[in-house]
Amino acid sequence: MHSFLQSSNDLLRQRGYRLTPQRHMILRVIQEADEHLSIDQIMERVQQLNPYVSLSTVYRTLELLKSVGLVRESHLPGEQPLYETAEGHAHHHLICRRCKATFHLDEELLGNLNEQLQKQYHFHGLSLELMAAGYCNECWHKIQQEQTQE
Amino acid sequence: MHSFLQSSNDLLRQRGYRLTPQRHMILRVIQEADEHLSIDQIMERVQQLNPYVSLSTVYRTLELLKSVGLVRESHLPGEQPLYETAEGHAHHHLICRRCKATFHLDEELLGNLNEQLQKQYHFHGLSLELMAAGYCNECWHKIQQEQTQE
DNA sequence: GTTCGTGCAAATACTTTGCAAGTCG
DNA sequence: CGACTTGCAAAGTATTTGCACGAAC
Repeated sequence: MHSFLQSSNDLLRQRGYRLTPQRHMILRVIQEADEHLSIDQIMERVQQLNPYVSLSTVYRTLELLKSVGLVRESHLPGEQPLYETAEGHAHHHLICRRCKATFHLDEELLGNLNEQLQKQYHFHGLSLELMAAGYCNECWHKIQQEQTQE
Repeated sequence: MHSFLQSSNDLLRQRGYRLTPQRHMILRVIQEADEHLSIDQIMERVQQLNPYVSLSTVYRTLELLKSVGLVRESHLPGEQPLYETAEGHAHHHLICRRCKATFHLDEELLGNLNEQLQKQYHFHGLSLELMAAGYCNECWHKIQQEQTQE
């Protein structure tokens, strides 16, 4: 886990960015989370490490980390944008609309769709994002109950 | 085209909502567009029909139309949310990050993925949204040129 | 007449920006 | 030292809400 931070830091350096404590912290928070984090969650956790980090810095840093490809952003309509580390496999998301439980779906799920689309539409640098939203079994049953009660 | 509005209106009624001129106009604007529209674009077009419609009404109506399933919302990270009519086939989007050119991808592209996921994860009422973002051929070449100039 | 919907203005939330001070290499 | 970053406060945007008036049923 530590080596990830290390190589992330190296990557930033290569691109001519500095390794500030703030950037280090924000990156660490994102990489140590096993979930996606909203800006607020990131802010909260960073402030536990150092209460003086400002929200603007979080915004600016996320922008930076996105631009160098260390962090990915995803956005379910009607929700806050979510951030997660871009290390390891790209993957997709399955979310329960009610309890927000999230599952990661392997990228392979889409097979060679990426290449296929690039060819067919002559697109370049294509990235695919699949968002699957519905109700998990538990929430589904709760909803059924709620409705019969009315 | 007119029959769509008709049946949409009926649907609203069934759900106990009223058929106000504003709702009618907003729905019409969305259904007549062959593209996705941002809130601003919708507002602009609605105001051409009647300059006194307020922005809050557009927000409120979109929320309503989403909730009854007449309109779909999609959201590419870092962009404005986009709205389009939900009539006809569900489909996915391929967008050029630079010029915003948009292509519609048939829902069938994903095969039986929906059913597959519902079974595997015990999810219900699942909807899939695939967003493919990259650079179209033209923009890609422009970007290459810009970079060699530096 | 009662309920629902709208416009307006104000409130809220979210994000970006200018700038002076501080930090890194 | 010079270039890059940060924090703070202010400005911008985007979205939601309270409420009185008007429209629909």
